[in-house]
Amino acid sequence: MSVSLNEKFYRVIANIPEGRVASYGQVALLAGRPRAARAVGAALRHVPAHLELPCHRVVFSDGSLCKGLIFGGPGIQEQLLKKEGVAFLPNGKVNMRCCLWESSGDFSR
DNA sequence: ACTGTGACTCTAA
DNA sequence: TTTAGAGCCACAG
Repeated sequence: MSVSLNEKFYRVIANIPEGRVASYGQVALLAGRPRAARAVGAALRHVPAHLELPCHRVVFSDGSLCKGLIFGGPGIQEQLLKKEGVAFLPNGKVNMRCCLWESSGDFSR
């Protein structure tokens, strides 16, 4: 099956469990392109809202969130993550230590 | 085929 | 610790 990497990124993100977060690099890695973190972000930017894609569970490798260029507005992503049980640090970043998604699936194909 | 753009990541200072 | 620069990949025009 030949699908655009872009679509593959969507699949990976769609598989992120609730209360868990993944970095862009993580998504790219699972998609088979460990260096395509930027492509992931660029792709998400074009994601239609009707796909139910949990893009709010995708954060930077350091646990920080996007600067406000998200679906509804600034702070929305943080609110959603907190609501799902994601632990946040006092500095406003996600606790990657405990909430980083440990995927063991095969999204590379 | 080439260039520009982007919600990225890493290393160095 | 924070800031700056370079590298990376996919997509659209």
